[in-house]
Amino acid sequence: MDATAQVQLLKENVEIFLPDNALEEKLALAEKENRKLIIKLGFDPTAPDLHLGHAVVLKKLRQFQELGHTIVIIIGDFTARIGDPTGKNKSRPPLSSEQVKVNAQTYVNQLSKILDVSKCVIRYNSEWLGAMDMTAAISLLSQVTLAQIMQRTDFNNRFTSGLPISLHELVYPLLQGFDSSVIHADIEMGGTDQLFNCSMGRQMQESAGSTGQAVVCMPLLRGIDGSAKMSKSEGNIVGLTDHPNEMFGKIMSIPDALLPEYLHLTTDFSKSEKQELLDRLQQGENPMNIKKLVGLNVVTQYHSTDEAQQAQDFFQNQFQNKRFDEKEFITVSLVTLGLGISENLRLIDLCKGLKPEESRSNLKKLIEAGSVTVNGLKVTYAQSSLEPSSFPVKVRIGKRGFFEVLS
RNA sequence: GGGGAGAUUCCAGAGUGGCCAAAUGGGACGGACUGUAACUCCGUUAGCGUAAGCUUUCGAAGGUUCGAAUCCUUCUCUCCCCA
Repeated sequence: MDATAQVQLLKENVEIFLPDNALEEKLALAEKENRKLIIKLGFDPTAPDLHLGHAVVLKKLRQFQELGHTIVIIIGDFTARIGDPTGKNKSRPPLSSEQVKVNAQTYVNQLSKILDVSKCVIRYNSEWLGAMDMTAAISLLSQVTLAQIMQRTDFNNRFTSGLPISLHELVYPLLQGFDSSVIHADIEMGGTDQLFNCSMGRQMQESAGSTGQAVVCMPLLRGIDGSAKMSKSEGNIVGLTDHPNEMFGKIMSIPDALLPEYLHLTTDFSKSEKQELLDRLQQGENPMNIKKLVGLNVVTQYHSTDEAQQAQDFFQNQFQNKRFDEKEFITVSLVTLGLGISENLRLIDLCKGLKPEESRSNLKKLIEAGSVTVNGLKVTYAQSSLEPSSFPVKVRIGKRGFFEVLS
């Protein structure tokens, strides 16, 4: 691939380059010094569940990796004790070192779905941050002013709206920046929400007398509910390890308005394929069709073509087909639910057995609201009893709970 | 260090002795409609009980009272102003 083609590929979907011609500059540098670039990606081991939002960044990293550049993953085990304040207004509980190890391992496993982990360098930042003494720490702190730190939107918002900001949170960007300095990063990747932290790294490197890293930020993928950002705490994620059926279903449930964004950021389609699908949307084709194609594509990336196809079939049968009998049910027996078959097994008790995580009060409300059907018929009285002779019985609870109960 | 304000159910935010499991809005969930989209409408939103009702909940711990989210004491945390 020639240089221009490389740049074009690497620029696709990127939202922010800092400085503007960062990429060209760094690539030229690599060429001149006859070496590959060091690309940094930081990871906070408090939240090891990767989702499609992370994948946007990881896919870009893969492109760099495929061009031979070195990916350095920083496991922020030290900084996890502080907690990245990005978008947060509450402090997080500290993690034990065992928990950090477990999380790091899960994280790396998930990374391998996208990156060739064997070619990545993995470093823990406690290695240098933990060893730092007070003199070095103070000297680090002296490199940045309060006004600079307060430029960060998040701190600014919290400050102006009277919310607490602890001092240790202010230090977080510096430590993350110091990481860049230690590993001599050429480029730091992240979502646009990491812009501040990443540019701090650039500054730290420069004040340490070396060349500052370039910052490459990918757009933030919005959550499946259409809210600003996909994040676990919002409960709007598509996890990379989600079951194919679930993954497909989640894609189908995104608002139509999000479809172009998902098409661009989450799929593997080529530029021309993407354009073709966008054209079809524009021409008024039912967005559902395009959404299915996106769903198929995404599930294929993280599972397989077959599983993606099966997921689509499942979806069509389970949710689009109106015939109750033809749906798939999870088979359970009364015995495994710990329920004996008796003269008067009440519906509420059966539901509690099937959905133990729901409270009885809540299940009762669901039944009364008409969300429970027995053999396809709504039953709205929680105390209804089920005759022993009526088993096996098919019970649906809410949109997604399909059970066939054997006696 | 001194002075002031505040902490309410998932979130925001009312409530200043009984009518408070706590207004209202948001979110979430469920129902109708549908393409598990959007829009719209309706319902639910502490737990347990078939029910009457009972239990726990308004930063924490004590106290006053027949009765406390509301009053008092101590404590914890936060914000603002002055130094």
